[in-house]
Amino acid sequence: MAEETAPLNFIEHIIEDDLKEGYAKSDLRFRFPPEPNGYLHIGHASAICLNFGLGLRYGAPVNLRFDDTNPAKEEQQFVDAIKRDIEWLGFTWDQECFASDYFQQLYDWAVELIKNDKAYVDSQSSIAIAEQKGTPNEPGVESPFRNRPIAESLSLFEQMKNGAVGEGEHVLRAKIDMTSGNLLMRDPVMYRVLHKAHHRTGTDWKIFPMYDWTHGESDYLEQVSHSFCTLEFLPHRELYDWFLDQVYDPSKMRPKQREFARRNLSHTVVSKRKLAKLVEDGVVTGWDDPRMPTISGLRRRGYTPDSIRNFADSVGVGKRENLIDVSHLEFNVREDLNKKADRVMAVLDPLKVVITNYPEGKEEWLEAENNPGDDSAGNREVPFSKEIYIEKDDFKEEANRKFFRLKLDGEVRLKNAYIIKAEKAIKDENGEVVEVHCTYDTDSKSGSGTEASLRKVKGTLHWVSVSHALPIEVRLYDRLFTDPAPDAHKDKDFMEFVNPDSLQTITGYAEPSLKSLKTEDTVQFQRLGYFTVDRDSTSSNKVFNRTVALRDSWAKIDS
RNA sequence: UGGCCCAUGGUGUAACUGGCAACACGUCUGGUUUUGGUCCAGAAGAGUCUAGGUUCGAGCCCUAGUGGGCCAACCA
Repeated sequence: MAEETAPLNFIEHIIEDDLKEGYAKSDLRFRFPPEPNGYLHIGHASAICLNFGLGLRYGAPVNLRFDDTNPAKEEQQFVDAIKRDIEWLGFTWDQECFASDYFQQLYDWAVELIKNDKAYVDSQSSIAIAEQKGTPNEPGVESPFRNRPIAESLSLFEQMKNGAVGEGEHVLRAKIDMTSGNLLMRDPVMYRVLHKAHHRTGTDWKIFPMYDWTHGESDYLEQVSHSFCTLEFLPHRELYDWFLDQVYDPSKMRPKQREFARRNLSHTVVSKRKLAKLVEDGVVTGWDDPRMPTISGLRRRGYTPDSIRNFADSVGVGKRENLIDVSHLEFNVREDLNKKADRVMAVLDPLKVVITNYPEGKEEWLEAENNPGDDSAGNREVPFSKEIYIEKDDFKEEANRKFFRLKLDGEVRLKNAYIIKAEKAIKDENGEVVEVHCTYDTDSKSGSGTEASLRKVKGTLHWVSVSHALPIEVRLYDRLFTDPAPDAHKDKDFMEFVNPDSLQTITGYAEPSLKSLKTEDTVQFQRLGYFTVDRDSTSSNKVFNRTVALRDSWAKIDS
């Protein structure tokens, strides 16, 4: 019977309603239509997950269509990067399409429109056209060329196409209604002349169709059933439908545009212009800097495809303004990595501990579980010896009861190893503790069955053997912006909110097993967070990006 | 000062054609734990922007107001 189904979002309701009203499931087709003018970012990821998610849910094909109608901005390298990023997210598209594939069809249709007196060539400057457009409150005025003979428009349009016309001299406009309350309906430009090489059509075309004249017709040509876009395109819907009216064959599927609210992430900017500024000003090292909200940046940071997809799904879609706190994203990253990442030990702020009753020169290789939640992850061995490093803040000469870590005269377990007791703190001339002398309980070895004779210790510390330690470079990242909505301030520039401490590079020590990790491998450094091997690593110098810190509830105890 | 869209706990979304406001994150508490993470159990937190109206009954419908967003690129 009726199984328990997850509640539908409003986009799914639209589709369900259409299904009830006669759409066949086999009629469904969606599309993701990026313009290849930059790198995909977390905002695109939402749209990708939405469209491809619908495809998965309804068993419908999803096209990847490049909206490449502006040769001034678009490049092949972006086409390649976009494809790589979508694939990395784990989605498979049906057809790979380009708006530029439809240039001829679009042109033929445009000629039809001129013949039907639905379009005309305007020979005014863009400034004049803009002035005649009117305002939301005042109607526009008609162009003096609006009623020029059809034959004249036809011939001019052909000259535009043939390259006989310079940029800006003429445009093709749809003949709709200069008094419409919707500014977009006031004789919108359909074609402009651009003498620039297009990354796919080269110099074949000198005229390029505008977005509105391209998008709906592309949807129609591909027989896309539902064309989902963000809310700012809502006023375009009327035009989308008008253009479709001009070419629509009732025996075919008629696509519909529907709009959803774009999802904004706190402490993040996403506009291409602003991201470019961060790169240009050297705030970040590039488009794939681990602090960037680009897909490539997130990947390098160590975010997994699953975490991004789960995030997008769990956040849902709506129609209202929103600002999603990054903690939602970080939750999804931790949730995924918690299952997948092996637990290993590293010390980032070392304090030397000498175990005075441990034999000089002795070493033991102790068994360690890779992932306590996943038996299949197996075990490994970590070396133990007389001198080890622990975190500096894991030792205090004296501390209150809430401090579960090492203090003088107190006991603590070394993860995977023995229980030790702090006997003496060695200080330098400034009174700074530089070394701690401890004794260990020989009967407390992990997994030996003789643990502690049932003696419980509250704390467990991670550690690294000094003589076996692998030096590592670690990059700790914080939010790039100090303000939740850096670009929402009318009086301030978003650059004023750049967090000067968004990157901290430190060196530390890790257990030797990490030597074999490869780029993009992620591990959990016990208590410190999830860390991913950066592609900057060399064989002698491992570099880790902190993907995300652990949820930590004891930080306040320290202060 | 025109038109259109939107308004539900701190955040993001639910609530099928009106029927005791749900889920996730976050927060807090307790338990387990060889890390205070994970896991488990539980709690607090909105009466749905405001004012009217329709109705036995309104977050859902109507009206007005308030607040926010979008719209005047030969960008997408």
